[in-house]
Order: sequence, then structure tokens, then C-alpha cells
Amino acid sequence: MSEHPLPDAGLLALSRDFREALRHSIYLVRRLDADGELSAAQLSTLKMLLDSSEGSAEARGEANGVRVGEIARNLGVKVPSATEQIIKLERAGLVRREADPADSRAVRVKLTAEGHAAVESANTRRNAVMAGILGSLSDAERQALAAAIPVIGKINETLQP
Amino acid sequence: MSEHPLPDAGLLALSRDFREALRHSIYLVRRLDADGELSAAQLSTLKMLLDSSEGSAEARGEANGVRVGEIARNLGVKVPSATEQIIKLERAGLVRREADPADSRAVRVKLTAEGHAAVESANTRRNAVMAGILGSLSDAERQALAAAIPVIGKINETLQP
DNA sequence: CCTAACTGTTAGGCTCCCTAAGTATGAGTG
DNA sequence: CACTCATACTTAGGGAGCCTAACAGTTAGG
Repeated sequence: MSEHPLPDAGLLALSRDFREALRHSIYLVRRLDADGELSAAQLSTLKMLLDSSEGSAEARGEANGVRVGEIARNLGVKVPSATEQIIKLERAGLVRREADPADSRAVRVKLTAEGHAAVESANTRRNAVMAGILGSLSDAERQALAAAIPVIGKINETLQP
Repeated sequence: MSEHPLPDAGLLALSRDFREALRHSIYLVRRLDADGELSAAQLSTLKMLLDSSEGSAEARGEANGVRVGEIARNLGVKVPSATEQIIKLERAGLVRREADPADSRAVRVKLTAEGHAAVESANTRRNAVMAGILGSLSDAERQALAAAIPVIGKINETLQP
């Protein structure tokens, strides 16, 4: 009990409230995704591939693909879990697996055209639902939310080993 | 595409960023819970029972318990899912199920002393982990987070039918 | 070489959630 | 009072997602 610097009451209260908010948000995200044909986990995977292809590939005209281990790390899951999702996405025609020319152990996962379209459309739909919710907030509330998002992002990065 | 009031670009961007933050936060919550003996779903259930017993029961000296349907609604899951969790918790000795004297169809779920202790301890431990993370933020960042928490709470309530 | 390290996949198992169907009780109506 | 309908929960069966352990192939270092 005394190994930590003993956080003060305010910090603990903030921790409690933030945890509570996140706990409920999990159910919110579930509902947001409930309608679409892409599950949350699969959308996350596709989104990650999309983001990575935007960074480097478009400049060079050809996507490299992302390695399975990298996907797993980015998603915060173990490699077998990533493999499972990738196989499902491959069966659905949304991604393609190719051998890495430089390292035959590695696998390069790439979005197909269908995958690209699917992630864009799913994102658009979910964003619209969320926008509907956020639209009912006051300007001040939206501003408070916007100010906190980078902080939440920073917190999330903390647990990324 | 034109059935909604067509939210402006800022609102859509906020929606996107917030969704992204929540998506990652799910993994954060998972890790926060990874160590303890109580799963996130079970802790949520116990927490709900704890909260409800604090409100009314302590004043009257005796807890009423919470009905299964109410637990399900509060947790955002279907009734059978709540039943499942409750049965597990009962087997673990953390809750007790009793017939409602006024309505024999209904079941009243109550925390046992062990359940009370378990939820308190699990919460304390997770809060400490979270406090460790939040402690590394700047004052301004913590303030931004604190300001947004009630807003997130409000958003979560939106999807509570 | 030949062993050690690394990248993925497979196998098996767990939790959590859902829908559909079943049981039992309560409430309204002729 | 009986009949019907609604309500409250449980049971049964199944799917998604994650995990660990064990395996196979590839690469790299001694």
C-alpha cells in the first residue's frame, strides 16, 4: 500500500470517475457497431491497415502491407488473435495475405479494394451515428470533449508495451 | 445520405476522433482488469449492486437487492446475459439471489459481505493503476479530462433505452 | 552446420454476449 | 372463477473474440 507515491484524493476520484466513464463507454461502442456487417474488432483491424497504407504507400503508389505481429501490437492483442481476424477478413475478401519477399517467415497483409471500401463505409456510418449523439450536446460540452480527446489518446499510449 | 441534418465537418471530425479514442480505451480497460480475479463484466455487475445498495438501503439498514432485469438494463446487456453473470457470481459467493416477497416471478440480487469486499478491493486496485497513469499527466491535461468526464457520462446515457 | 531466435499458424479453451424457447407468476376480463 | 396475455427469469445452443501452448518454417549467429 505504501509503495506508490500515495496519490491524493483528487487524483483517485478522477481515476474512479474516468474508469466509470470508460466502463460505460464500452457498451456504447458495442451499440454503435451493432448494426453494421463489420464487427468492432474487424473494423479496428481494417482501420489499422488503412491508416498504415495512407502514410507510406500512396506516395509510392503501392502499399507494402502490414505484418501480422505489427497488427497485433497495434491492436493490443496477441498474435494468434490477430491471425484469426485476418483469416476471417481474408475469407470475406477484404484483405490479402502475401509472402514478404525479404523474409519468408513474415506475412504482409494488405487491404483489397473491397476492404478499402468496406472500412470507409463502416466508418462513415458509425461516425454519423456518433455525430447524431454529439450533435445534441451544447457547444461548451463539445469543446470540453474535444479538449480531452488528445489527453485520452495520451493515456491510451501509456499502456502500449 | 440526406435524411440527417447533415452535420458539419467539425462535428464529424470530433465524432471520428472520439470514436478512435474510445476504441483504444477498450483495450486499456482490458489491461487494467487483466490482473485481478474479477473480470470486467463481473466487476461491472457487482459495482452496480454496490451503487444501488448505497442509495437506498443504508438509510433503512437493509438492502432490497436489485432485480435481474434492472441489472441487465443498467449494464446494457440482455437479461440472459445478466442471469449468466449473476449465477457465476453466486457460485463464487459474491451475491445472493432471493425471491421477491411481493412478486414471486422476480429475483432480488444482493451483494454478500464477500462480494462487498471483493468489489471494493478490485475497485481500489484498478483505481490505483489508473491513478498511476493519470499522475503522469500535467495539471492542465488532468483538468481537461475532468471537464470531459461528465460529458462522456451524458453521451453514455444517450444510448440507454 | 547447427543451434537459437523469430514469425506465423493451429489447437483447445475461456468469457461474454445473443436469440429462441420454456417455466412460472401476475393481472385483466368476461 | 377461468382464460388469456403479459411479465420475469432461466435454460439451451451458438457465435465472436481473446488467450496460452504447441508446432512449423526461416533466418542468423557461433
